[in-house]
Amino acid sequence: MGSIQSDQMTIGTLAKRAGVGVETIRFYQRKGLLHEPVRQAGFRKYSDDDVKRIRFVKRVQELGFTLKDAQELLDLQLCNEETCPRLAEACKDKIVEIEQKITDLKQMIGMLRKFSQTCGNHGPRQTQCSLLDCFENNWECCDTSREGE
Amino acid sequence: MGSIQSDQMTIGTLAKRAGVGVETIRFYQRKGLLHEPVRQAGFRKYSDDDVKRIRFVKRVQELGFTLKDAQELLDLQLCNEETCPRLAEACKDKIVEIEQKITDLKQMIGMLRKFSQTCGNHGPRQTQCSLLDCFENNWECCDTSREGE
DNA sequence: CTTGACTCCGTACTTAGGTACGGAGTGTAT
DNA sequence: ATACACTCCGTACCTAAGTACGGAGTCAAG
Repeated sequence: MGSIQSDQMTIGTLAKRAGVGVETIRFYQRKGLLHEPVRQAGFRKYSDDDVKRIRFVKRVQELGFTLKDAQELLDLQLCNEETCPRLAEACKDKIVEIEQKITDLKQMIGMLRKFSQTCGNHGPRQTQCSLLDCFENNWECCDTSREGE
Repeated sequence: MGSIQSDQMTIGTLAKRAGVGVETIRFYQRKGLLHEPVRQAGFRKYSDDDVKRIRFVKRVQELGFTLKDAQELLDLQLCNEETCPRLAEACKDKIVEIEQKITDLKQMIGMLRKFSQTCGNHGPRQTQCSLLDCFENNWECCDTSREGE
């Protein structure tokens, strides 16, 4: 059957599978996001787990978090006797943080929606809505009932 | 009413009112986020509007957008005959983008919540949940025998 | 055994988003 | 009118997150 485990790949293969550059992997290693890999005649040998790890990091990053955040999240896996309660706490903090972000983003959507309606409908006319005023008013803006000025 | 318009302030006052450093304001100006201010004996004179502008930028940034994004949003105010339809379109794109972000963040919260429960409850025990596996499974993770959501 | 692809390493460069420096001019309170 | 704070400007520096370079070693095929 499969003589070679697909579980052993070089840095180039890992890069391709994870969708990043080779240099990025070296960089992540320096940063501690990837643990020191096994070496074979000096060449780094990686496993499928590393593919997951990198993809996870990239996803987390897309969501607006830093590499440091990503690392913290990865560290949650190291949950053990000592760290567990502290990590559970950190987890909850992260949740609150994200929830706040969602609330803010929703407000922003509301504002943009109203804005694009006004903007799109009025056509040639200057819109009556100032984004800055919206913002000052806690994103509540563009009262749509002022069509005929 | 007021004899002196509070509408005229120096860069230092603006910085204080907007909660940023003086250098940041100069930087924003270079980047075009703030228009060239009126000068009085070489000194920049700013208005209340600039305070709003900067606070807006900082807020938008907190939500995970770049200065370039912030500028685009500020540009929406320049809505006129020519740009209006295009901007309304850009607005809608931004909405879709943000909605996707919210969806992702919600999934992440779900995952973190499960994780912190497992982690917190098990105490000494290693959690059964791997963040990486969660991720691979579209954030659906941990004991699937969950209480209905 | 040679060739070409791949890898090694350290170092330097890049972009975004600021911060800090330093010598000069200006405005104001005493 | 003399401190002293504030502002001017350009330049240099900083962190984050990579990206590129270049000379060397290694591996696999022909």
